[in-house]
Amino acid sequence: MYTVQQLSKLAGVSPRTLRFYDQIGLLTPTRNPQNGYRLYGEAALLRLQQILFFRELGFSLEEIQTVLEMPDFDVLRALHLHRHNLLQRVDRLNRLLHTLDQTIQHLQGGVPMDEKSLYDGFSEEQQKEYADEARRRYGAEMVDLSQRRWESYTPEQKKRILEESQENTLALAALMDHDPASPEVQAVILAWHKHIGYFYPCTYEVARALGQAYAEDPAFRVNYERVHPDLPEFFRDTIAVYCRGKSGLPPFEK
Amino acid sequence: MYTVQQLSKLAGVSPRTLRFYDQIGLLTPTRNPQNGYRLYGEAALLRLQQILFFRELGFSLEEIQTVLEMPDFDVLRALHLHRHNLLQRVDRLNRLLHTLDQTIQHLQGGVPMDEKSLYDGFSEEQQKEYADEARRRYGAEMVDLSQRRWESYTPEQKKRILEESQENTLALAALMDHDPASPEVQAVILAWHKHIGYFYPCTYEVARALGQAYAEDPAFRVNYERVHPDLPEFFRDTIAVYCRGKSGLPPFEK
DNA sequence: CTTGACATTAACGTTACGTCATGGTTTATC
DNA sequence: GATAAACCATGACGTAACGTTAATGTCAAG
Repeated sequence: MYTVQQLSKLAGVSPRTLRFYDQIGLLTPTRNPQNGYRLYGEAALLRLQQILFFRELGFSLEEIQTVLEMPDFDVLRALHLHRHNLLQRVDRLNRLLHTLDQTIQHLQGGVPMDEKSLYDGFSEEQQKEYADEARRRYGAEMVDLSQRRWESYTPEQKKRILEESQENTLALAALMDHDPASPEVQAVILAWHKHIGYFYPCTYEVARALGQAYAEDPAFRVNYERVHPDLPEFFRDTIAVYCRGKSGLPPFEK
Repeated sequence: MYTVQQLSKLAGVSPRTLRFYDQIGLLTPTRNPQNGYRLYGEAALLRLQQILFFRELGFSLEEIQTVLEMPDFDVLRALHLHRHNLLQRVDRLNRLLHTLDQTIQHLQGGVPMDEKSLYDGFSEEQQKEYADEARRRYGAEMVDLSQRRWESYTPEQKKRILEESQENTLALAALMDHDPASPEVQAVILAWHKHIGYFYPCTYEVARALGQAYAEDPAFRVNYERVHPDLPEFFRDTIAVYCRGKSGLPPFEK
C-alpha cells in the first residue's frame, strides 16, 4: 500500500495530480479509516500506469475514462492510434517547415514602404536562395548536432534570455562610436556569443558567418537597421575582430 | 482597414481571439472614434501573421510578446528553434514507441492473480513475440497505408465510437447461445467490422487474423474473457464465418 | 512535548480562448 | 421611416489539468 507521496514519486506525478484523479473518479484509492489517508494498492498502480500511458499519447482524461472502461480496450488499437499520431505529427511538422519558408517570404516582402527600397537589389528568388542557403550552411549540421534545449529552460529563464538579446543589441548600438576592437565593444560581442550558446554551440566560424549574414542578408539587416542604420556593418566588423585568429568552439562551450 | 470579423476571416482566427489579443495588449488596433469599433490596418495584419507564426511553433502568448519586442527578432533563430523543436518531438515520439512496448509487457504481466493461470502456457519471450508479430503483421502496412484519422473526429464522435465498441462486445456476448452463422450474430460482426473501419481500412484477411488474435493472443483474450469465458472463441468463430469466401476490402470501405 | 514532515479539504490562479448575456450600430429590406 | 438581420461593444462565466497557497489534522522522532 502506497501513500500519496510514495506513489507520486514512484510514478513521477505530483500528489496534487493523484488527488485530482481521485476527485474526478479516474483513480479512486482506498482509505485508512483512522485518518482518512489515501491508500493505493497494486491495482491502483497498474491503473495509474495505464492512465499515464494514454495521457502520453495525448488522450484527454475524459477519453481515458472511457477507454479504461471499455471491455475490449486492446493493445493493437493503441498501437494503431499511436503510430497514427506519430505519422500525423510528422506531417504537421513538415507543413510547419513549409509555412516557415512562406512566412519568411511574407516578412521580407512585408516591410513598410519607406524601407522597401533597400530590397531593390534582391529579387524574390534571390531572397529565397538566401534563406535556403542559410538553412544549408547553419541549419542542417549545427541544429542537428545541437544538444542544447530551448524547451529545457524554465519560463523565467526563457524570458531572461530573450530580454538579454535586446539588451545586447542596444548596448552595442550605444558603443558605435568606439573602435570595433575596443574592450568595451568586444565584451558585448562575447556576451552575444554566449547568448547564441543558449540555442546551439556556435563555433567561431559560424559566428563570423552570422556576422556576415547580419550585414548582408536583408532578413537580418532590417532588425538591426531598425536600431541604427549602420549597426549591421558595425556588428559584422566587431564580430570579425572578435573571431580573428580563432576557430572551433569557444572556451565557455567546453 | 479591416474590422474584427473581416480580419478574423482573413487570418483564420475567431473574433474573440482578436479581442483577447487586444485585451492583453498583444495586438492593439486603432478605434473608430464614432462607435468604438476596432480597426486593423496593414501593420496589424503583419503583426498578426507573426503572432500566429510563433503560436504555431508552440510559443506561449507571453513569449510571443517578448519575441516581437526584440529588436533582433531574427529568422535564423526561428529556424533553429523550429528545427530544434522538430527534432525534439521526433525524439519524444521514439521514446513513446519504446515505452509502448514496455507498457504492453506491463499490462500483460499485470493481470489479476486469479486469471494469471491462463498465461501459464506463455513465457515472457513468447508474449513479446506475439506483440512483435502483431506489429509486423498488421501494424506496418495497414497503419502506414491508413488514411483514416482518429484525431479528425470531433470529441463527441470519439466518445460515441468508444461507446459503440463496448456495445458491440456486449451485444455479441448476449448472442452466445445463437449459431455463429445466424443473421443476428452476423449483423453484430458487420457492425464490428465497420467499427474497426473508424481506425483503418480493414480487409477480410486482416479481420480474420484479428479474430485469431482475439482468441489466441493473451493480450486480447483477457478483454473479452472478462465479459464471458468463452467469448474469445465465439468471437473468433463468428468472424471466421463472416469472412468465409471473402477477400479484400469490404463494400462499405469503397 | 514540540518539531517537522507528512496528510486532509477548500479555494483560487493559470492559458487561450469559447460561449453566452446585454445592449448599441449599421445595413438591407419593406 | 420602421424593422429585422447582422454586425459591434463590454462583461462575465466556463473549460482542462492541474499548481499553489491556506488552514487544519496526524504521525514519528528527539
